[in-house]
Amino acid sequence: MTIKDIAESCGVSISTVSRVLNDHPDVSPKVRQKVLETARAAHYVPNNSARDLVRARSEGIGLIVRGVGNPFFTEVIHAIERAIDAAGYSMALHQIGSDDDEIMAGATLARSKKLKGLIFLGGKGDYQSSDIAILDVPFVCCTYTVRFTPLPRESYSSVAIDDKMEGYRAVRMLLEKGHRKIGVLLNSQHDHSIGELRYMGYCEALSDAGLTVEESLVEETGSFALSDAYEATGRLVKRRPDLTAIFTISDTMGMAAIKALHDLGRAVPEDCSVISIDGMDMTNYILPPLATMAQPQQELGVTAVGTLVDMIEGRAGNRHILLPATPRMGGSVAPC
Amino acid sequence: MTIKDIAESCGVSISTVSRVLNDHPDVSPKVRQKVLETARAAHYVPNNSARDLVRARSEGIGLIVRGVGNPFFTEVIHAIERAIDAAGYSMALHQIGSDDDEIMAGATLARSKKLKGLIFLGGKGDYQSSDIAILDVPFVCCTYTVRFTPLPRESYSSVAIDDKMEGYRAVRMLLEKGHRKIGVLLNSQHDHSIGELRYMGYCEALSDAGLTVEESLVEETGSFALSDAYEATGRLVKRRPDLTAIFTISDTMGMAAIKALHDLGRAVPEDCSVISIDGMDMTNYILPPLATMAQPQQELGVTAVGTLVDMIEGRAGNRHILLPATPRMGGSVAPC
DNA sequence: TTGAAAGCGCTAACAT
DNA sequence: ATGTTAGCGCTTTCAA
Repeated sequence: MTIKDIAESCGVSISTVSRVLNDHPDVSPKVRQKVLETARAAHYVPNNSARDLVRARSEGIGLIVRGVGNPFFTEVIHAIERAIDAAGYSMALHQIGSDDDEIMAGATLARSKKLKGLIFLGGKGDYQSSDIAILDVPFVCCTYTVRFTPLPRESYSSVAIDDKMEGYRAVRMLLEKGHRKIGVLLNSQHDHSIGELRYMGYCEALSDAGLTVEESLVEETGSFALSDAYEATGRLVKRRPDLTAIFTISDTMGMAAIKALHDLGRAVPEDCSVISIDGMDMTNYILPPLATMAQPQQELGVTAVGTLVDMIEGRAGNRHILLPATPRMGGSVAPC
Repeated sequence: MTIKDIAESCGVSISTVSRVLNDHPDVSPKVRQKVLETARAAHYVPNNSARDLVRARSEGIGLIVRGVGNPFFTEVIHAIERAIDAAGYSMALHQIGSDDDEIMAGATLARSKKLKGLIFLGGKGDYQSSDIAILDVPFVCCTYTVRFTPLPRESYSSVAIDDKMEGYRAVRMLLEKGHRKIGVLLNSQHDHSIGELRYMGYCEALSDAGLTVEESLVEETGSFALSDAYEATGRLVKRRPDLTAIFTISDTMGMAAIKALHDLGRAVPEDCSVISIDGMDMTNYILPPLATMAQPQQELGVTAVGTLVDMIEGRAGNRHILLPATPRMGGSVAPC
């Protein structure tokens, strides 16, 4: 069923049908009514591919998210959606799998839907200049590992927290509570992910406090799965039963660590403190509530959209914005 | 940059370029090579709208998910994706907001991308026959509230747990532990959502045990937000300090309830038991671990895809499949 | 092995 | 107020 069928069935031209369906003026009420009725009765459904193909340019902004079900992003996505709406644009959300190439996905989406700009949420920005050359619309990387990219800073925008510094601050808080044997849980030391940056903060905080980073205090989980973090905590504690605190590079790992410590007979925070980075709402509801550096999820989204819209509307060029996290203390952290 | 530009730049026709880009045979190595190089150098990105418009029919299956960031769906989505791949199809994931019309979204997606079938994940199926008439491909509703739809059962397929029965079983477990004053936390009693079905199970379990459903033991949260469940628990306990157990219709509510009970000075499970339905992996890692009726997330996804593929390939018609949940006991439930 | 040509379904000038 | 027409970028016959 196409507009052509409806046109024939109504005895009008396809342009009239198109006008009705797009709420254009200059159609007589009678014809409008009839077309609408016919379309409904015939179960007409528009073909967006045809629409997108012919429309000059949309008012759309694409949001490329790596991986379904990273609960941390939920809030950011909502903020982005609201901000995009408020700015008078519409959002096209596109999820990609862990194997997919986000630049290619973004480029294809932008081209197919004639988008005005792109926001990349999450992921590692390990790209070359030649990779991003296929993007012909402005884009901003939100909560991206941007430190490791070989890209010139003026070739893209970014909005995120200062992962290294927040890692530093988190560990600093443990140090201030008197902890000296501080373990760290991270997905990987060398994957150029956000975890690596936060780990760098850990190292620097220890170093600034006159401590050396002991390899036996560092444990890799290999993933962000709760089960892997749980097991990694077990290995860590077994190897270093003397540790008094653990810094985990994400809230989910923090949760798993608390559970693992409990199962190993160590109360949190009495026997061992735990602190992380993220500030997911959920971790307010566990026992004890997780101490963490809370990312400004709303603001990250709003700022990403603001930055992008400024670029789209020619008010600004590429910018790199670092937003501060807010310490959420108590709960899983106690003095040594 | 279109294939036309590449064609001109290479001195060949657009059909040759199309052939190269689609890995068709019958193109001389030289031309193929040249086209590929030119395309790369010119940052050519295909326009999927144009592709979809002209292609006869894809091998795609659409997955319509209501709401980003329902963590429960993550596992199901992964299972669905794997199953779709295994069946030789490709998945087109489409997220919709809470206000959007999922039938319309599905119909548009199916039409625009010429999909072979659709899976609807989550949501309420409050539709009329006239609504689903616009869907011209087979579809299956996965983890849907299917009980309230006025649709004839032979007009659609579904795969889910038996929400009412699992609610019954959960409450039954509390009864068997000697609990008699059992509160219930649900989003709404009359929204025709899954919560209402599970609540019906609660009512029937009490009734079968010779108890009456006391209104003061029923508390609505109004949403699935943790904060709302937390506050609702506060109201419930304040009104009925004599209750010894709470049945929550979702794991997230169960989490919030445990935290609220703790903050109110009631230990779980010593002073009050909590049981829910869902079985999210996360709730294995809270303290105490949440007792729950665990949905078979993998199997739900696999079965949904299997059912749909059977329909697509003409091996079967519409079917309704109910999968059993698995009790996960201990943790937050103790004898009265 | 390659090219010309016919659309896919729709929107948007441009006519009338 | 309505119709005619020219594409949007691409795939796919059909010819050569």
